[in-house]
Amino acid sequence: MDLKAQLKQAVETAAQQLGMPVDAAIQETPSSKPGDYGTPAAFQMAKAAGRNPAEVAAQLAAAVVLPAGIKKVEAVGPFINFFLDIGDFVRGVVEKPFQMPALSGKVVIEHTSVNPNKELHVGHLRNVVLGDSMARIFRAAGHTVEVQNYIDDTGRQAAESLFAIEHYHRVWDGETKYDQWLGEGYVQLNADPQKPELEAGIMDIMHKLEAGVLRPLVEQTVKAQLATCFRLGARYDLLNWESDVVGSGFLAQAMNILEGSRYTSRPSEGKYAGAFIMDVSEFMPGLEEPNVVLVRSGGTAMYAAKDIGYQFWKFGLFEGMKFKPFMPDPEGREIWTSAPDGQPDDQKRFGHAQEVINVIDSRQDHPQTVVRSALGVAGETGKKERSIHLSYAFVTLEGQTISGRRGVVVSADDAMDEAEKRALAVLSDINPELAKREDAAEIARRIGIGAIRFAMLKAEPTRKIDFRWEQALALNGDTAPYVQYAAVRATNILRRAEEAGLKTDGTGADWESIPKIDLVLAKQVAKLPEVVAQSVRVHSPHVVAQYALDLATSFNAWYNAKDKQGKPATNVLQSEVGLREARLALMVRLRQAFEETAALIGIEIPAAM
RNA sequence: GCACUCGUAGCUCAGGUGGAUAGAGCGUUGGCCUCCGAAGCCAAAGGCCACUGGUUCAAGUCCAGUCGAGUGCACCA
Repeated sequence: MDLKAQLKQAVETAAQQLGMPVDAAIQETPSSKPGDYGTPAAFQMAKAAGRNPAEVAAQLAAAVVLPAGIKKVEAVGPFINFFLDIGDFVRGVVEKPFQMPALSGKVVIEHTSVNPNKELHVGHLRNVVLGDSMARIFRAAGHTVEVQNYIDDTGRQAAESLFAIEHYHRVWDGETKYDQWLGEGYVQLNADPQKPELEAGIMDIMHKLEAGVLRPLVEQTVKAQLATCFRLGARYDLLNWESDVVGSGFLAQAMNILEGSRYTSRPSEGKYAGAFIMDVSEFMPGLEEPNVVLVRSGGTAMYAAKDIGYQFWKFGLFEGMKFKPFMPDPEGREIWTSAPDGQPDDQKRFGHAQEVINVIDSRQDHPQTVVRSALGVAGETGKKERSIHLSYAFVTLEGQTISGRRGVVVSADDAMDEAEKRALAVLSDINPELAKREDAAEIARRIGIGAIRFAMLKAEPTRKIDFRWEQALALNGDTAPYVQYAAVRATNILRRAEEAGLKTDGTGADWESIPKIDLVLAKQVAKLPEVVAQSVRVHSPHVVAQYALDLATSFNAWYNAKDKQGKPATNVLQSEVGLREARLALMVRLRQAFEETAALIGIEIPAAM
């Protein structure tokens, strides 16, 4: 049990003994107040007992039994505050491994899911980075995670790009990135005044796509798009193709399940006569029109019905899709794909999620709520609650709406190129020696990609992002390089210590000599597991990004601290023997915290900066 | 019209289950490299937390309403 939980219990036990039971909240004290942790529990107790809060607080402070690691307790007005034993606490932080929240269960996270007709643009970056970071965080929290990427291979966009190849007799030079080359045809077609007359040809391609005969071309596009995602650091377990979802009969199976619900019907008269409809008013209150059409009166299915079937499958409500290996990812792990010629999933390896997270633009809020409601209609209320839409606001580019059709975009690859270029330029400017090293390009890559990822997830997903070069690729302030720089500084201290032959594993440490200023840093390090737990709870990585900044800020402030004479107060290597060893051990722990925190949001720490 | 999301410093944003004097970054101004790297640190200035009312010992946080911004509301995909 962690310290806060122990404090909570200690306070509640004491309150119970005083005859004023309470649910005590333990919080960190503001930095200007005495103590490390405190509770306002006396407010509630005093209220219930009709007494003065300060008196109750004094009485409570006298009654509470201090857990190990707490040195003293003090009533401060109506609050009671606890004081940590500094040496004990720092030693505990250094010696105990992180206790990540012990969650379990399989989580399916779907992200990326871009149309296979064009290269990714900067707007797509947000989706990929959000989804990939969630996958990393959920894994760290103990969940089994399966990352799925939906390939809409029967859509109109894919058809138009492929149509453009034959219509304009386009030939790929084998060098241009394939998805980018394909997208050029798409833009050309949509700028073509003759386009309305080409409808028959486009429809022909759509039929061929549905029949699966153009799949090799789409696969080539998907591979080119995945190269961009890999470069960003994203990884996948499974690609699900729309043609396979349709071909596996999910639609019929889902409609079978819904058929039995009291919320669905086939009206014989009125405006929905002959259609199969679902009343979602109980799940989506306040709608003007409570009914959603699933199957048209002509017998054809609506798009929403297909989405519902797919979501049902993710939760394991039925089987039917076949799978085979697709390609290895950069680490050599196999990515699987749905395929008509694949093997049935006898081991129930894919899907069967306890929780499903779909990373989708907030413009899909309404349809996603319908999909979620369908689980309620099917009587699966538990699964409905664990059907999460990670909804994020769209990205604009320098204030302009991004339009793939018109082609006025910056591609994701261009953004990454530019980010790495800027990082290298800064490197050459402020650290010319480093820029000459062999790994300079790798350092610039980590900084550039880190900067982009961080810019995409430091704010809440509901915030609109305007992608501006100056902001997204900034290398100081609230950025990944700020965090990376702090981590590199910690590494440098450790490198120097090793050169001097000093022990960094805590041997020879005098924990009692640690001053209060180091405690602040150690407390920050100790927060990581709580941060992970909160990120999982709110389904957003921005919590982790903000924590990474806090950690770096705490360390930088500590690193630069001066004593009253204006001399450095925390120089590790020049600290007294004993304190020096304790601080070196703390640096090892801090460095590890930086690595782990950054890894949660897909950011790598460079070897040097 | 209805639904959803949002409104915190000049700009961009943080502010777990309501608690102590609302915090960062950018920008502005002024300091800090004979001592582990200045992509850093310290300080100053800048706030009726959109507005009104309510609940509470306690509201940026919860509730209702108003105003403002964005998005979505087809037997389309």
